[in-house]
Amino acid sequence: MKTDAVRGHLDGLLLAVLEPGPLHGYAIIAAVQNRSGGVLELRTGTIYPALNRLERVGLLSSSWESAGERRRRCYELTEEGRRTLAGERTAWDEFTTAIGSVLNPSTPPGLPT
Amino acid sequence: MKTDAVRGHLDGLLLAVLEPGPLHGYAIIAAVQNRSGGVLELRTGTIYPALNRLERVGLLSSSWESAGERRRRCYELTEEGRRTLAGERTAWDEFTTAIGSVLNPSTPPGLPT
DNA sequence: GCATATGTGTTGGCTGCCAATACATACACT
DNA sequence: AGTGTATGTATTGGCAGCCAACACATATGC
Repeated sequence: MKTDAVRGHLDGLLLAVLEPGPLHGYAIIAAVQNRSGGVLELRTGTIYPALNRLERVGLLSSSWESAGERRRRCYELTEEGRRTLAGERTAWDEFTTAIGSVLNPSTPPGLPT
Repeated sequence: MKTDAVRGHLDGLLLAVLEPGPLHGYAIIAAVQNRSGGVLELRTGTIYPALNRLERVGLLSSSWESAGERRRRCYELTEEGRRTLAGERTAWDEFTTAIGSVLNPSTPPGLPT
């Protein structure tokens, strides 16, 4: 996977992995990697600024937690975040349909062969 | 469709619309727009530099044509370009699979409910 | 002691698409 | 003759946004 691959789709990825429940930054990286089959490897320089931005605009909320002696910042979806996630999924479908139909023009249904 | 949407996938789009036969720049814009259902509207500032680059690296070849008194620069795929197009399609599939599986995690087949 | 894993965070830079701009020819209409 | 619109090629500057590199801290194993 070429670098810069997630450009323009990062917000959707972050919101999506937080849908099942709150996660902290490090776990978010792991979750994206797992759910993508190991293909998507986000860096901290990618997600931390993004998480801050998403919280600032009200799509996420965060809280500090202590696991043993370790501090973690846990992010979770707000209601607004859930709505935005739905919109991101729609946008993704439109995007893939548009690019896909240029890249692989479908044979019009009903044509022979 | 948000601006900057095709970032990272432009080369594939250009190669794909040239697959059926040679086209000139203006027609390429129209072809992408048509095949995407009107969604993708590329600008000249987007495609001309890209076409030049693709020719420079040997994926396209170009020739001036005269339609009536008008001059047009027609681009066509090279053999290398066709091979690259196949690669772009594979990369596109991997990309959409990766992002898609994060955005919409599939219930693993065979699991009860 | 040193490496490795876990954990949060910042900064600079680069890639690459786009908006704006410029210019030319052809044709229709007034 | 002038104006508008469609067709056609091309360049330049800007900037959004992701990433590499870096910095720092705690815990555990060898």
